[in-house]
Amino acid sequence: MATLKDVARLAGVSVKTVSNVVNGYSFVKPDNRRRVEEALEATGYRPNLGARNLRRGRTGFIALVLPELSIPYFAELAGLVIAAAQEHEWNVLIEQTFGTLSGERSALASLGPHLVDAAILSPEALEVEDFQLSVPAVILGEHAVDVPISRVGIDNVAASKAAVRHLISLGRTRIAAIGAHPQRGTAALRLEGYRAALAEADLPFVPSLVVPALNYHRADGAAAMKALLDLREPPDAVFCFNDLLAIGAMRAAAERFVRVPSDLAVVGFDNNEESVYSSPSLTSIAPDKAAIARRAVDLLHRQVGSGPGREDVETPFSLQVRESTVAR
Amino acid sequence: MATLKDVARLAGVSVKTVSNVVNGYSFVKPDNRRRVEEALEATGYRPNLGARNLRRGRTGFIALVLPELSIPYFAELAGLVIAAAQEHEWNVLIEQTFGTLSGERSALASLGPHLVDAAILSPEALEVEDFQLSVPAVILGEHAVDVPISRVGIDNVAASKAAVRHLISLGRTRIAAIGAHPQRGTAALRLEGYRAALAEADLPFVPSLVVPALNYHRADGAAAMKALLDLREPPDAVFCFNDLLAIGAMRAAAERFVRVPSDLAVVGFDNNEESVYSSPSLTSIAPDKAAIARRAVDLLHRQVGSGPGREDVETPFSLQVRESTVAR
DNA sequence: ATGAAAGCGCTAACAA
DNA sequence: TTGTTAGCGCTTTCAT
Repeated sequence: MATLKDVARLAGVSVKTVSNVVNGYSFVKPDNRRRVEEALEATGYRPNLGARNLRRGRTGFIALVLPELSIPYFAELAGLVIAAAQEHEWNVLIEQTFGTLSGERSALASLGPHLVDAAILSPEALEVEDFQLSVPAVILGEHAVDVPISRVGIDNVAASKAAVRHLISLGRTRIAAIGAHPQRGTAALRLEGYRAALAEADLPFVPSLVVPALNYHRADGAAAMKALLDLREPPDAVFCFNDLLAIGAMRAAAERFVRVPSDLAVVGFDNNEESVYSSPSLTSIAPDKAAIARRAVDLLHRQVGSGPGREDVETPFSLQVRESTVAR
Repeated sequence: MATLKDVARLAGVSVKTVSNVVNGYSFVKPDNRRRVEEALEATGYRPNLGARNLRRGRTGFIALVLPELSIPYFAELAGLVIAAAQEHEWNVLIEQTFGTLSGERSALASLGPHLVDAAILSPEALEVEDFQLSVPAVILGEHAVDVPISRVGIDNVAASKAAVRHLISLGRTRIAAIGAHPQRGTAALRLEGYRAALAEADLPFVPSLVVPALNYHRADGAAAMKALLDLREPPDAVFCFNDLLAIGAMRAAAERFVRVPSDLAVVGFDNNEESVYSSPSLTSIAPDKAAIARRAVDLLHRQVGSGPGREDVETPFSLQVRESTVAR
């Protein structure tokens, strides 16, 4: 692999001149510039990023810390973050935590300033004392504990309220919720929105209709739904805290011959691509994922260099109404 | 951030000794070791990976080049590759190509030996002359053109044959195929398996029952299925070259009130998690993705240092029979 | 406008 | 066993 020195020797100039050309600096004598460019071409020179970054004191990477890529929401988000990072010449390093405290801690621990310039976090279990980051960071979605770190995401309370209001507008009165979780900040907020919408419509809050979920996978949604259907008075609607839970819930309903939406209306959260093609298709809260990714990366880019500084960005969402609440 | 020198000064030893301790080399006098370890602890020293790798001539990264993370198969695979890479102290850099030739070319171009130690590729459009890689690489799945690069994947012909044989064993005789593609190597092989299974059962090969798909998204499967249902003699079964196409096909069938599996049996390929929870659940070829990820990473690890060398690894697969072919 | 040389933090010869 | 030192490839003063 050709180095700057090789190119310099071939062009008959100093490394400085070559470096100037490569980086588009200052004025290089046209004659030298031409010679250098020819040498660059001839050697197929490619800068050694490691060396450059060592010198510049930056790494050229940002970390994206998330539970798992096999969860569609995070996979879609990761794709968008990679695209957004590219615009700032950043490469993205993905770390999976599997939503465990130890996984999240070890991901954070590996985030030395030597490895990444900044980090995007989707924590689920971290505690306040864990947030001693050595690089600028931004949290996606809310977190249970209040930490002095920037945040990008939608208004979870408002979004959940919109989802439940929609169910109420359909005339449903026994509306269940799946996905309560003691640790997760977003779960608490979504529950809050759920309760607010019920209160607003003078519907009673029935604790037995709120089912917790330790994980937010399809299997958890199915299990929760089965429990709800076993109730003496089963719900006529259910608000699931993510689409995966909703997909699982619909599956469980189908297995019990409960019809969606006539017997049971279902709303999800995340608007996964999968939900557009399920049968029935799933009504869901659709956060603007592209906006989340772009704003998070931009925010980080601004923060690198200018020090920490907390900033909260609210991104838009919409309610996508589909067959799981309104038959076609 | 503390450097080796800082630690050395604090411990009253040379950087070499500290380096030795950090890297677990040779014998360090117990007394010194203790002092160094205390200093390490006190300073919170973390090695600068960039500098270390610059010196060692490696980068600590491998690239994973794939079409897009929003495709569940690649998202699941990426998660497994990240996990496997961790065992070799590799970080994974994901590059999305969106399946285009230009996207794949620019991804390869950015793969200087300075950036990554090796690469895992899932190419779809690359041509033979593009494979002038400067680092060890392995291709996941087959590729249309024959290149001297290692390969890890299942036997696509055998897998497709198994899928179609299953449909034949159900008594289906007009079996369609969705996903033919002029460029993709895997598409050609899956088509080959499809034809072989038909021939084996003395079923005619009907060209109009083979529908191409430019992309392998759900929408493409739906469009293809609609075309098939418009045929004068529609199929009684369909083999889709991936699960996404199959999900789209089932959706299109449902919209036309065609019942799965009674009117139409459907088989997919990839065994996405999504397919277990769809209604009806989807019969699918299940490649052992964890094995693919692990073998690919291991192979690369062996190849780094020992030079190129081509090696083909065949990983196992199975057929998961579900409701889309056998009603419960 | 260009060259010489220092140095980013680390590892590895080579000495001691 | 430990210290000294060169150098990985690059950028950047500081001269010229």
